[in-house]
Amino acid sequence: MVSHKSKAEVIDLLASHGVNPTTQRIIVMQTILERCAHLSAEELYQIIEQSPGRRGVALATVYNTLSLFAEKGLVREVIADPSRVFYDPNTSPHHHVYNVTTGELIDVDADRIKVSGLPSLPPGTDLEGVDVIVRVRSPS
Amino acid sequence: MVSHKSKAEVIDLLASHGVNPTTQRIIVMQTILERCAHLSAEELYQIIEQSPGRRGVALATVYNTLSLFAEKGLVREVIADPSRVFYDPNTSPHHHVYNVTTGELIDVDADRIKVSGLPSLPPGTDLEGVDVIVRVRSPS
DNA sequence: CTAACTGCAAACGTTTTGCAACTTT
DNA sequence: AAAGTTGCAAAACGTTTGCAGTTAG
Repeated sequence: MVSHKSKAEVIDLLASHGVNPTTQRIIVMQTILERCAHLSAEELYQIIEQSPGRRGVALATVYNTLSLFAEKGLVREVIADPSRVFYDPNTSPHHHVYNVTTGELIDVDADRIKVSGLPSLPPGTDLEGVDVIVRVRSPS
Repeated sequence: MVSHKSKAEVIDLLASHGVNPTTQRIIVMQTILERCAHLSAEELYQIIEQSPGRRGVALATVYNTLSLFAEKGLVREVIADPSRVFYDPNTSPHHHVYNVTTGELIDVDADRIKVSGLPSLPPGTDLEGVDVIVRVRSPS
């Protein structure tokens, strides 16, 4: 499912989620879809900066744009490492394997992992999601 | 299971995990055990600073000490919020409910939640743990 | 023309680090 | 004395913010 979407498709995708498709937002979305990986804002910024024809997106704009995408459901924030937030273009329900030694993050389909016996939610709260992170270590 | 351990018990606990029981480490461990809650290093520092008879632990020492405790298995790091790490004195297997609105973190016994169908680990890696975080939101 | 968006730099909060001083044996 | 530990201040890190300037409908 490596999406190699055209610019027009990216514009539609943004628009369909209520996001005004500006030049910079299109660049950010195209880049994260192409890589189809778990990238931090900083990493994504570096990639964009080195892509010919895509320069001219400020680091702050990358942060703001990814944050907006997450809010609008276009990407998912993955909180696995205290030092950085990963952004995941895969928005279907799934979980992660995180290698604490290498920083590598791998998707696991949600229908592979079953979570049962969830507690009743605290009164007055709505469920936002269930994150499962399998932490592994590469022995040194 | 609210542990109100004596100083001698805390010293034994540290020593049994290979941690040299210095004055500051004893204070940090006593404080986190007493509160028996999920505290960030900063919060723990504030509490220690305001406890009579326990002043004199620098913020950097609190960070370093908690990090050491986590490494030695005396506390658990909980990564639920990108902006801060929580430290949990409950080291038995369990999971968490995290209220993204209030920042409140609640323990859930591991035997209540069942996780099945875990993927086989990537070659050359050892399992470190499985974290389940149920994210809830308080509607505004 | 106007509203929305971006770039930049500066601010922010958390965490780490360098190093001299201080314990403890 | 030697080894380990601490406090402090400063640095580092990822991230957010304020605002002037730009872009797009």
